[in-house]
Amino acid sequence: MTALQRVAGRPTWLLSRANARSQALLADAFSSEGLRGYHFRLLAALDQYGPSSQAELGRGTGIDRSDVVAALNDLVERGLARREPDPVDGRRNIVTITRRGLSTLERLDGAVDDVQAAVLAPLTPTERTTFVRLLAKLGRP
Amino acid sequence: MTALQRVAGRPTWLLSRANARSQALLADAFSSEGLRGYHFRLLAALDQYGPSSQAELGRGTGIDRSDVVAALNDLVERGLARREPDPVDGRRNIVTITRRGLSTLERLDGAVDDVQAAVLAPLTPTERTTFVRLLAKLGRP
DNA sequence: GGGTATCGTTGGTGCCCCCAACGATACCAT
DNA sequence: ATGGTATCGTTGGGGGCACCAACGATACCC
Repeated sequence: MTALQRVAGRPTWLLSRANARSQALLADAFSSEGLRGYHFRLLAALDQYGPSSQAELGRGTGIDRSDVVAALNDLVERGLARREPDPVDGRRNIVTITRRGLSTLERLDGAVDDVQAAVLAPLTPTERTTFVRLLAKLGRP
Repeated sequence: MTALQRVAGRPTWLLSRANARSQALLADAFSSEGLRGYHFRLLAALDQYGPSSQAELGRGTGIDRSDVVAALNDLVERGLARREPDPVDGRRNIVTITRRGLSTLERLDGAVDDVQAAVLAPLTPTERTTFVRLLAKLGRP
């Protein structure tokens, strides 16, 4: 049975296949800590921006406010982040990464690095540079 | 607010962004016929392979058998495909694309072509060739 | 014939993304 | 000061793609 001619070679299909592989490897890496992509992004944002409101986290990570709530519930439950009411703004919470969250983030960081290497493994070093450069031009229409 | 350093520039992230854009454009194209990616793949398989069993369609498209059932229900309901019991094998159905299905597929074909162009638009012609060549090396580890 | 494999189907899960609405609170202009 | 507007956290819902387990029914092979 031949491959689907209308689909197989098209850029959009290749993109979805490559991304599927990439996402599978990432999911593996995150699941080693019992987490998912949203959690990693939130921890990264908390580390980079410092204590933030949930709305800020949503904007900083591109995750919808409502999904931030759920993912944050997990992080707090696991002791990777703290959530406190903002004393000067009754609408906001102040979310802070904990020591455990920080060390988890650092472990994931290494794993995520490994995934980058694994994803690009089929390419030569030169090709990798070229590929990433071109790829970067695509996401932002 | 700066971009997420731990995420923004990484190949896996660029890949997911580019793919998200690609999938959004595809979804737009398919929704013009009230369909989704699964429907297009199934119609393409029915056209290319001729009348097939659902299991064959699943293998030919990479769609899980259970998901084939659901998507096929839609296609049959819309008159784009026919589903009949196989007279020589009581386990199987024989699925056939209809005339309407064929013309829908041809319309979608053009729309999907346009999407390819739109996705690659940020690249020069030379870059497009290079990009697709490298991309093709990634999906198959 | 009896064990094994395949088929269609049902039902469920997970991840990512998106949207609408709500009460509560803050902000700003009059 | 007060009223209108905007933001915040939260709840609840949906969609698309992908995957898995189980089932009864049927076919196949030794």
